Amino acid sequence: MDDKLLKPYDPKETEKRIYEVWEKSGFFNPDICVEKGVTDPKAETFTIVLPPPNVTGLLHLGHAYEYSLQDAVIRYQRMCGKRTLWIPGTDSAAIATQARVEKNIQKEEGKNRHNLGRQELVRRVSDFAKNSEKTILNQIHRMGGSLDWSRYAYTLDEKRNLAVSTAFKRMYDEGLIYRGNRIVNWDPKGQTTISDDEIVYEERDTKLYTFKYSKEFPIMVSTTRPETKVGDVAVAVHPNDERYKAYVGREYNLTFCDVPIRIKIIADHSVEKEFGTGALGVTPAHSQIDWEIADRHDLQRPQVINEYAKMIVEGRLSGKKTLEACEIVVDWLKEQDLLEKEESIKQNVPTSERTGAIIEPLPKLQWWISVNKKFTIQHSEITSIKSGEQTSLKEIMRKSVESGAVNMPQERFRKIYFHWIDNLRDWCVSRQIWFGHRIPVWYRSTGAHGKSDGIPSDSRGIEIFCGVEAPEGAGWKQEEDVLDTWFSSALWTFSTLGWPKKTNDLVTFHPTSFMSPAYEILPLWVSRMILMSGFHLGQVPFRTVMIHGLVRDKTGRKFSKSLGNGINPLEIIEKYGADALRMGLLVGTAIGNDIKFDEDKTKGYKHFANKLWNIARFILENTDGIDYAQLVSPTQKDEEITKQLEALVADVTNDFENYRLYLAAEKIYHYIWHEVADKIIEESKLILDSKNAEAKLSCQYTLYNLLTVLLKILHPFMPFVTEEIWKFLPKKDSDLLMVSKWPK
RNA sequence: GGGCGAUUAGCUCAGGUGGCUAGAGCGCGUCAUUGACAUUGACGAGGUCAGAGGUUCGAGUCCUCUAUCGCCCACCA
Repeated sequence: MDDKLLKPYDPKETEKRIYEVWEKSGFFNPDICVEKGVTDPKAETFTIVLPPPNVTGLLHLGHAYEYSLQDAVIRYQRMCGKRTLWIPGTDSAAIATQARVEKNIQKEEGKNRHNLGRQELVRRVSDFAKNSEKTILNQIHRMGGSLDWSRYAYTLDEKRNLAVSTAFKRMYDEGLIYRGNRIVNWDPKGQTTISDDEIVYEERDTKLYTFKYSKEFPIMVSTTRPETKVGDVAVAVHPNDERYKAYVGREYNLTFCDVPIRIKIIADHSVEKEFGTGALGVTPAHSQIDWEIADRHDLQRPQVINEYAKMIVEGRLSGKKTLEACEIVVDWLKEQDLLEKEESIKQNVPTSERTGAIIEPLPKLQWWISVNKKFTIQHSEITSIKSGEQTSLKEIMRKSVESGAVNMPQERFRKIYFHWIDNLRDWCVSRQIWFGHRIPVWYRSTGAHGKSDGIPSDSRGIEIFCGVEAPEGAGWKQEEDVLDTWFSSALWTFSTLGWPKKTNDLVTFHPTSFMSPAYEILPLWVSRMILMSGFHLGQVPFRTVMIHGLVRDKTGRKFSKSLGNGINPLEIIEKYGADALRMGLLVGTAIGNDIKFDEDKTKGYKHFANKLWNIARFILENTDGIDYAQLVSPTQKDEEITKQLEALVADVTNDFENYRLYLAAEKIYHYIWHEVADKIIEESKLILDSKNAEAKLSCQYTLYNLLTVLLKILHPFMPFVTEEIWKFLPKKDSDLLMVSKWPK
């Protein structure tokens, strides 16, 4: 009997050491498993690609939960004999990381990014990212993640860069990526475009003004932003609105607050008769909906507000900030006796998630991915999409899930997914920041260098080149913008496997098997992986996706920096051990629901680790030196125990196959504590002390078998303590528990 | 405006295809204790499963409606 077993279990002393043993064994890498003969070379594969955490700081308990879940699945599959690969990685998170570093620099040095210049800023952000990466990787190690570190990937490393440029070029060549002047969400503080998903709406009190453009104008309109009205080109009414029918088609030239404008009265179905006056002042350049109306009616789109949220018109508004301009316009309306009504209303104001600035919709020349454009898919393995068929990116996203090619078992998330797809507009992928993948496009003006063959040019006489490498020849300038961080994230399941090269890994491990992201990023990420994988490989990115919930604090609040309620998983691991943390997060938390983190619960599982430790001590003490080669006929009672155990294994296996880990973990826990410890071991004491040699031997065999099986089925949840106990077993089917065979 | 989820013991939550005499952990009460385990054991109290209707031999579970709380999407000019 090892002395170590005589003391209480100490996770602190054990966990780091065990992790090193695992890493050294090489068994996190499926190739080595095959090489060393623990896995059949022809075995089925099972792949998970880690949702890469942002290198913006520390991991929190949400990550800990996500990784516990995935590690349990991976460990189970590995023990079942599959060729199991879990790929680690991190995400540069372009905008989030840059914003973070810019804020620090502003605070500490009082400088902004333009003071530093592009090169210096990118260097600073990269340094920060490197640092953060180190911390994060250490955290993942401590949680026990059985990831193949030899395949580690970072969204901004060389291989992923190649993947990004290649993906961009292929989509550009297919006409699915285009450059277009369209209305975008402009963040005047961050000086960049942001996506719809990066907007948060805040309810604020505001005023709704009802007015006429001029004395002779026949219709009143309402607005919360009078200053934008100098950009109006039309008034839209509902086609069936009897009040205004007579005016439709008329045009008026007038001067509004010193600005000459021309207003046409048009009929459009998007206007609600019941709202306000039933007439809508159309400002195409500064409102998404108005932009679309302008599309339908072929209207002008004069821009009146610039990137700094200042007015760019002549007269009294010239150069004024929008807020100031608003007051000036209202004063002018009053002066001219054009203001009919002024009422207080609540309004949802769009603000930037990162900077808090009010979003200014502006027309900008940006890069877009067309989600509706038809193209011919050369090669498709996706159910319900045939090779050579006409399809669109949106259709790929919809059909992949609809057909079950991507299995999304949770009905409620399927609904959310489809709803999102149906309302999807073209995806703006360019960002006016510096940290990230620079768009692989170069420009030069045709005037200076004449026309080159085969290179398209736009209407303003500028040649455009898109390619993985910079073009030959002089005078080319690369696009300043970088890509939306989700562009590279969307390639993640295959860029991590070496694409665009046709690597062995890509052929062997893609499509991946399982993905388990938080519901927050279902549209943001899951759908876009399906899009990219579908277009570039004709495959789905993963076979099953299980959406999980958020970990919240004890009172149900989200963890956030501003609330200061964040918990570093390492703190919890220090106190209770990684095994306990994993159980505390997994047990009894139905997948998809939010979790309130309870430290007491975790403490309970630290006790449980010790309980198991003591059970092992008892069994090993009482089975010391027995001959396992001997044939034993079990007593009826022991037969029953074995049967019960087999039933548990079958039950737990079934739960694993259906990703009901929270049930499996709880069942094992309950069985070990309240059956094995409280009943089986208590009752065995009499037999072990008795003179009945046969019954005693049967009991010893049964207890020993019980221990080995329980260690195995608990291992995916509590890998450290089980592996440590395994070390002390005299007879086992494998030196390391992590690659032992899952019991039947 | 549209959608989703939650509502089960004092607290935090499970409850796979309807079979439940409704469970767990923590907390609480009584007792035990040099025993593998003082990180322990035994026993116990505590619930009209949010409410109302319906389907069914049978409903915590399926359907309809209502209430309260939470979240998401859209953005109304």
